[in-house]
Amino acid sequence: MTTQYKPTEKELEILQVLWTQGPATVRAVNDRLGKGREIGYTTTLKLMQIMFDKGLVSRQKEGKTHIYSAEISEEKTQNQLLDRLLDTAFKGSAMKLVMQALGHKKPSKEELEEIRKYIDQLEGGMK
Amino acid sequence: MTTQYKPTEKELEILQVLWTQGPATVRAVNDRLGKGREIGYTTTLKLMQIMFDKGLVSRQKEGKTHIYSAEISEEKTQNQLLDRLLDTAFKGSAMKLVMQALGHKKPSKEELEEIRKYIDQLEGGMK
DNA sequence: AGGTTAATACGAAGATTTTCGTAAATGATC
DNA sequence: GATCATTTACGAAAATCTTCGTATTAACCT
Repeated sequence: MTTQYKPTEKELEILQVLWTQGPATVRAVNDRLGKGREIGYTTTLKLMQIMFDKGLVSRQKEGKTHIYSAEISEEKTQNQLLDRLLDTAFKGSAMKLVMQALGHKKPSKEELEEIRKYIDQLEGGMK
Repeated sequence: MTTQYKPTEKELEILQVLWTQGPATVRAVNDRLGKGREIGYTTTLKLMQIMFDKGLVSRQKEGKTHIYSAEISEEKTQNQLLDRLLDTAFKGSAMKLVMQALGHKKPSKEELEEIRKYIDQLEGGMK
């Protein structure tokens, strides 16, 4: 397992778009990003070029434009950021993090039920 | 609820020390930080001065030194970072985050039990 | 009081991340 | 093939974060 690169804030935003939309052009990504605050086209372009150099995304020429695809998986990245948050802010206590997430975000009864099932499953596999 | 300031990486490390040790001098914090890699005293000093300017910590003169205390609570900060992670990486799905944390970090049976109890409690309060 | 030691204040360099302007390249259109 | 619109490439400024060197200040000790 290679030591994975840690995306910056903006890089993560771009990855989000690519994960949800699938492969996309710079133009498409930029449009999607600009929902909150406007951001220059060349800014997004530059970011995506850097991400390409870093191997975070791949790209494929289509006519005169490039189609970019995420090269790191959403789940892996989530896990990595989770680990990071755990280390830096929760002193490694996954339980504390889970409890705070549950308490703070108020999941629905159905969601709680699903989590309960998941816990059952985890316990089942450990006795 | 005030829009809370987002601590940087190093600031968070310093807050960690203050949260676990309680109020401390720059020297003490720096010693504690230097467990992994050495870091210059004046570096830590500068960071803590900046944090003071930002209101992240308070300080009190004791002889010729300053005693610094965390001014933002550990729990609030954790929650804020959690929210942030949720938004930026988990698209707001607290459940997904919880499930990944549980699956990935392999809590003990006792911890799972505790979480289960907590879920019971949450469900109890919502019917 | 003078000298020593340790802390603070200040400024600035270095590193990283984010932003964008300008120029060059590439297709599309007439 | 000249023009136009859009994209890419490149470089560099702006912003933020991290680091530390140097000077100043403050207590302490003979």
